Amino acid sequence: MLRPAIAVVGPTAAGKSDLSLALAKALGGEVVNADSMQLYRGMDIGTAKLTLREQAGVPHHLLDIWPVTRAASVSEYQRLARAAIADIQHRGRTPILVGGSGLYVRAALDNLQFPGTDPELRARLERDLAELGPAGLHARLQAVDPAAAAAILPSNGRRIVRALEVVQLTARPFSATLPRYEYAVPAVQVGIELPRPDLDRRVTERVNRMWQLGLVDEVRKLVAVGLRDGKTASRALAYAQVLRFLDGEWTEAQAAAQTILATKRFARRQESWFRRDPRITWLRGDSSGLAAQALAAVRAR
RNA sequence: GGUCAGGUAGCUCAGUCGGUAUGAGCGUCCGCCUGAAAAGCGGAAGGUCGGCGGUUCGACCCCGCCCCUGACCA
Repeated sequence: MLRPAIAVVGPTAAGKSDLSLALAKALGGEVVNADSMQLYRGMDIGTAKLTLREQAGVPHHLLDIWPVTRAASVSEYQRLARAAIADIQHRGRTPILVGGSGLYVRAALDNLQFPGTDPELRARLERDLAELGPAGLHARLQAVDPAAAAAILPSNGRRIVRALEVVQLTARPFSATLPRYEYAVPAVQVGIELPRPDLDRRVTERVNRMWQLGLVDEVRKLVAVGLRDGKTASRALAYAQVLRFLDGEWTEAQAAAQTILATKRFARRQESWFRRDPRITWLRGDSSGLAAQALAAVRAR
């Protein structure tokens, strides 16, 4: 019988990686990355990716699989993550999904089905967006898919474009609300939480450490292999800010300060994303028995 | 000690020719999120307008004194 998957979720810098290693060792597990930016090759320091050494012999999957020039795709990730999870399970081991990208976690575990995409159609719609503005496109959406239009704010150009793309591609309405929380892949989710001030301190420390470890050099190397052309990677936290420093728009100190700010903001968004999921068992990240508590939560299932 | 500038939301600052502050950006809090998601979008809370007096029907805005900050002069 296959072992259910375990997921370790929560905001950035809360200690997900450490907990995942402890769980992997205790359960004979293998880690599957659910961090959208750690998918990218060469984005190491700025994503706080574990080094091979830090992985301590625990197999890790879905790290370094995409070049920075490639735009991310949740759908593609879903395929890969499910395959990795199934493979681990069939080898009699426990998959441990770890990451702070909420949509990616749900794509891996839940009943999400992504309608297709069409680069040309997308490009055309994006041109229209630039021309007409989000409100203009929203009016169009209103005509072809009133339900989606009602659920998507007229100011959110990005979602309007995707909704129109799906409607035109599939001739069916775009479901603009997330589906129920239903596992497609049986799983137990453990969330790590910390009081805001503590989390903020950890974020600050982490970002400062990134700079000490040579983040700026890492970004320079990635620029050489096309980081600026990467639709997703160039917008990653820390990377985007360092690029602005390299462009002379910000001083290095400003870039660091902005990275800290943006990362805190991101952590809030992660919290509000994961908070909604009633299936998550929340554990305090600063309790000494965190790993033991997590194991207990997992075994209770 | 003197002159000038300034003291308005947690921060940086608009503004009011006297009529209950449409305040802005950032921060904070909250929410949304189906192929870029470390992205994208929205909502809310927050001010006795430095203090005390005075003028006025009415003062954040005018007058006086005081306190604080900065620059300059001695």
